[in-house]
Amino acid sequence: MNISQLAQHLGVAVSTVSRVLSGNAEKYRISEQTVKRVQEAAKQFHVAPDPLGAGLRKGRLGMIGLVVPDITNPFFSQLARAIELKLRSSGVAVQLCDTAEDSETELSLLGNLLSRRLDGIIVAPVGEASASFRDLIENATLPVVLMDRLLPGLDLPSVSLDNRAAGRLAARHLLERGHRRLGCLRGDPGSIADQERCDGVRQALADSGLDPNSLRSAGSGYAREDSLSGARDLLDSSDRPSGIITLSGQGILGILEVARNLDLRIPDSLSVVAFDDQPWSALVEPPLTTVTQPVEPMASKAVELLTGSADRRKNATHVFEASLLDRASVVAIAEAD
Amino acid sequence: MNISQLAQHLGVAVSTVSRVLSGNAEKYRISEQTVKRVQEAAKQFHVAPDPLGAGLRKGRLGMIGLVVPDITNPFFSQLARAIELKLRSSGVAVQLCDTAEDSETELSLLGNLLSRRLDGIIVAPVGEASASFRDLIENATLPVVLMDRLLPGLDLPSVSLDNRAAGRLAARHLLERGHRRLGCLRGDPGSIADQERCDGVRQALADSGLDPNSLRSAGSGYAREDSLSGARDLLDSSDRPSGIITLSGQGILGILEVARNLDLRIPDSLSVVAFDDQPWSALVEPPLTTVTQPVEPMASKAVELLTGSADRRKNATHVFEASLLDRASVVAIAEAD
DNA sequence: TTCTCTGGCGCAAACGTTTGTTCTCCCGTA
DNA sequence: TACGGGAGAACAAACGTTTGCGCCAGAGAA
Repeated sequence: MNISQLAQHLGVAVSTVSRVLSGNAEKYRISEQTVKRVQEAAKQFHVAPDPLGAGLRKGRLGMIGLVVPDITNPFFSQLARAIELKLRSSGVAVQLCDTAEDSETELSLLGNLLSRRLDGIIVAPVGEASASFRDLIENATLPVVLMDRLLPGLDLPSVSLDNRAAGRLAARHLLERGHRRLGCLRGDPGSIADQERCDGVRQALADSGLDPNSLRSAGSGYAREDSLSGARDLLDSSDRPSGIITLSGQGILGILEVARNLDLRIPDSLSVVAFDDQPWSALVEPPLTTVTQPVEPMASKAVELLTGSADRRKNATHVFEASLLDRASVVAIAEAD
Repeated sequence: MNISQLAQHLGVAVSTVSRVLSGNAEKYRISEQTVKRVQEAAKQFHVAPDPLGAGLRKGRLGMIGLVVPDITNPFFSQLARAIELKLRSSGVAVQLCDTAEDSETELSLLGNLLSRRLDGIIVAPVGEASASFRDLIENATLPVVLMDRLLPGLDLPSVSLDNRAAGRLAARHLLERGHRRLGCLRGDPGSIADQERCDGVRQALADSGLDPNSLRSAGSGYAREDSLSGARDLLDSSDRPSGIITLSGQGILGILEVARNLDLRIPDSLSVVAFDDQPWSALVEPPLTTVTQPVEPMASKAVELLTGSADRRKNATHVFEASLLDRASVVAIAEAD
């Protein structure tokens, strides 16, 4: 049963039902009596305006697209959850798109989303922005908000972390505890976020009077194998760093596995700072000292930017600050030099 | 630019463009020349049929609803990922709905989804099926597939685990290693899945000639606090079980945290079998012996059931078998009695 | 009585497709 | 010459809303 059938049943015009059900009764001066009659009938027969028809007419569907590289990553699933929750209260649905960290998939997915009549798109890009990606995004006729991994030169509203500061934060934590040989397990060295975090680490080194180029780094990719081979590069060598920073949330898994294989005890033989707090981070042995992002506020800001409740100037980049959870995976060592 | 504008631009009828773009050119005998012309123009101007218009006309939107209790739970996020991937290849999008383990939210969400013109719904229910939930589901005019937690008496296609066998599997693993005092940390004691797993454990006890009622159980809920208080109930007592089974994926977090607080070493002072393998399960100390579900096959079957590529008899319940990953959180103990 | 408001509601167009039906050529055949 | 037929494409209805505008009745004013 749709609203026109309901209208027929009640002997009123479709427009009347529509106005009542969409809450515009007053605006169109529908009498209280009619309003009541329509509402009751609607409840009785479970009638609600079909979003398809409404969307067609109004030009928007009441739905946004959420594009993430990996919904399995706790950071993104938390983000997704918060975003969905926030949007639901405004009657907006969320279409989930998992690009599996693959830029081609991302591209075709985005193309699809843009041709649909969505109200907007929140996208956490895979990494490097190809020319075609840029093209697509820049010519989009619907609002797009970038998340997590920004794209250089793209003037879009976005929320992100102060990645440089986050990298510095992690590095300083190690440096202050006497570590001199630092290593980074990177996620995607092609992505801006990763580069900035790395830069932050280097800057911390420089601030401490050390050579920024002494930073050892490895890893390229978020998959398990990537983390493993990166971790091996870092750990399985004679001049192994004394302190490791994993620049991506997944990285820590590689470090833990390789450290175990090499019989490296954390934190005694190896100090580690992880990225992105996870439910189990505090529960392993040792509890992981972790740089964490304010997920909920970031989600809120993203939907604000999208729905326009925030100021919509171009280049409205909202930067959040990471914080460090000081747990037990970092140990102070005597300065060797 | 939509297809009618494109048609105008090309000097052909809208219908022609529509037929070409939806791949029905042959069926309607459009000349090769016209087909080529339309396709090229469509590519050039980034024109694709608007799903809204198409959906309205065809009566379906090319989208399904996915309702999960908590997308943050790795089990569900893996499921979501697999489902989305599988459906994408058929051009079907996924609308994500996180009920936050709340049945009221679930109900209203489901009401919403059912009134939309979706092609179907995959739902992992929160737990107990209220009367209104039943009502809603049974009168649904679109295909619904149940997942993970079935609902007694609801004759719907569904995929699930052989929960009883899974419980037995876990219990037997402990019993065979000499454990006599078993404990269960339950998820939602109101849900069928949880009850069946528990029953499986009891049955294993009976099979071993032990009193099924000797099973200690605690816990109600998936939130951190729930797991914690349940774990405390179980562990903070004089006749603490020697072997614990966490019946939900989240439960293990509670056990780990409380065990740590109580200075209980796993597995020396406490053996643990966890549910649902997670990326970090093998990387903690000790690596967790875990009962795991075949997530991908379950996801595949769910979309098959929904899209009708599987047989669509009522009551097509597909049951999968859990398997046990034998790692190191269970230790053999001397039989005390 | 006639005119003017105004409260209350219906009319109809428009949104962008899809698809059954119809129309127009043009060619071959009788 | 007339006609049948088939290939190719156009026509138009329908999907379910929303919304600007217009209509009508009754009340108050002139």
